[in-house]
Formats: sequence, structure tokens, C-alpha cells
Amino acid sequence: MDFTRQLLDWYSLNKRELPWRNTTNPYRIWVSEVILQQTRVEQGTGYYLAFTERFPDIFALAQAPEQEVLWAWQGLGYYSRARNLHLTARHIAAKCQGVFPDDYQSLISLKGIGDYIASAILSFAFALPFPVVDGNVSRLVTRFAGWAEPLNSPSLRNKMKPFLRNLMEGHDPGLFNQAIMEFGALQCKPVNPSCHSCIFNEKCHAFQNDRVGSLPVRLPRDPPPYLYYNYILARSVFSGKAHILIRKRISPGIWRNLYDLPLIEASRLLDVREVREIIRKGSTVAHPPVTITGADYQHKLTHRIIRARFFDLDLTGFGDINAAEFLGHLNGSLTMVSCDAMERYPLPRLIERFLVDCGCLKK
DNA sequence: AAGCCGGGGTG
DNA sequence: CACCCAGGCTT
Repeated sequence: MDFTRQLLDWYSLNKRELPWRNTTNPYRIWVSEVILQQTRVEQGTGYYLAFTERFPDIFALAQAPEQEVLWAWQGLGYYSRARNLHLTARHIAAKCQGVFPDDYQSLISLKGIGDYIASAILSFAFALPFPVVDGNVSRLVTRFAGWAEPLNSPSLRNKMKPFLRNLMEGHDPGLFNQAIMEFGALQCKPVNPSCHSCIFNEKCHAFQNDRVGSLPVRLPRDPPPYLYYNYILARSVFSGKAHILIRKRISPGIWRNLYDLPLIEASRLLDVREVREIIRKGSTVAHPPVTITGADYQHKLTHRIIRARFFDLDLTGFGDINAAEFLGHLNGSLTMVSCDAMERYPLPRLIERFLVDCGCLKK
């Protein structure tokens, strides 16, 4: 029996029931693939269910304000995925009457759709023979074939697709793609793969040559640099409700279009005296009531490590001093919102954690 | 070609 | 701690 026949048999016995399977609806497939980029199935499933419930078709997504889309994405990370998803939904709704393109060139010209997602949509929704190359597939193939070129090297990528097209030949493209990814995810796992129960272990180059632990080859990354975020929690009570000052991160970079707090970014964490002086310079208040809120936070991203310290600034009783003006020299686009309204704003996990810890946000 | 972009689970 | 996940965009 050939490789693909064995693979498909394995798949029919071992596949997981996942909510985006058993559909040829390109919208649903697209949403699931975007959510699952760089994201584990277990982490993405809940988001997928909530997202498709809130935005059941491409028109619902196109009509929504961006802030709602980002809110649905809150905690998933890589927020440009959500912004691009929204942009492309608006494009397809307006320019294509909501109908998804069914050719490769049109698909990858869309924001947020690259080679992988285009191939996934074409094979799952339209049964066209485009092999997908994701982390699971490249791991399985490099091990099985014994290819030691680094992942993402041109030479490896050049032979990956022909290899897969050859295996796919004569079979259902969507089924083949699902099966090979599932095999990578469940059997040919990144660490401690289940080689002894693997149906391919006799033909697997890595297993036969004791190279499973050293394939695929991944180039080492430089350690991420530290960022130091000194945040101001500017609070005030009026109209009988607690309010805090938040800001929209409008510039390109980390957490674009999400909300955080007035920020003093520096080469280190600052102390109360330094922060008080910075605030004093930008306001008419001689002695800004700045205190430290509690323990520092550390938040790790793939490419940065953020050390965050939060300073409390209680503006209650400062009468008609406008809080945004108070800190306006730090950042633009500041807004005073009630704590009750906070749960409607998309927040990075770091800010969400802090606001919950200090009682400004309920969770 | 290289840098940038989140967050979380696992060993 | 390190590793890595159903990758894509920008420069």
C-alpha cells in the first residue's frame, strides 16, 4: 500500500472532530485558518466558535466596526490577523459581492492570505490540488525524507511542494491536506513523537537514522530584547463612577489599534520620583499624587520581553483639571472611560491582567 | 532575506 | 527555562 493510502486510512481512524471540518464554506475555512496561524488547535477552537457565532458570514464581518473584530480577537495575539481579516472581508463584500475567489493569484493578493491559507481554501473549499505547507507538514516531511536544510530556506521550500504534489496525486486534495497536517499534529509531534507506533517508521529516514530529535533544522533566534513600559493608571471618580484614562495604540507596531494606558517608555523601569517629575513638567500641578501600584509585571512576546511597572495617579478631587490634558504630553488620543465600559475595549493580555488585578476590570 | 508581530501550553 | 504552534507582512 502506498504512503497516501496508508495516511488516509490512518486519518479516517484517528482524526479529531473539529468544528471547521466537514464544510466547504470558504468563509468558515478562511476564518479558521487565520485563527489557527501560529496558534494551537486547543487555543483557537473557542475563538473560532465565538467568532463565527458573532460574525456568521462575510457580510456580518464586513459590516462590523474594527474595534468589535479586535475585541473578538482579544488574547489571541498577532492582531494584524484580525485587522487584515476585516479589511479583506470588506473588500470581498464590496468588490466581489461576497463571493470568494477560487484561484491562487486572486487569493494571495488579498490582505492576510498567503501561500498556506490560499492553498487551504483552494483544496478544502474547491477541491483543487494545492498542497499546504504548515509547521506540521514541514516537520513530517523533513523527518520522513531526511532533509536537513533549515526550515524556510529556499532550497527546502523548493522541493517541499513537488514532493507533496506527488503524494497528493490521484487523491482528494482537501482530504490529503487535512490528513497530513493531522498526522503531523498527533503522531509526528515536535517533541517526543510517537515513532514506535508510527505506520511510517520503517520508511522514515529520520527514525531509521536516529535523527528524529534533530529534524527539522531550525535556525537559532537571537534572544529577545527587553522593553521597559512605565504605565500610568490615571483614576478619577465622578458622576458616582470610577473612571480611568486609556489610550488607543494607533501607531504601527505591537498591539496596533488595541487599547492600553498612558505610557512612559524608557530604557529601564522608573521610580515614583522620576514619574512624578515627568508628569509635573507636563501639567500645572506642582505635586502630582503619584504612587506605585504594586508588583511589576513581565510579559513575554516572541520577539520582545516587556517589563511593566504601573503607577497610580489619583485625580479625584482635582476638580476641572482635564485628565487627558494632564497627561497629554505623554501620548495622544487619550480617553477617560468608566470602568464599567472597559470590557468593551480590546486590550492586550498584559493590560487586561493588570486591570483585573487592580479591580478596574472584572473577569 | 531578514525583521516584525502574541500568547499559551508543554517538557 | 526552551521550544513551537493550521504564517504573513513590510522593507
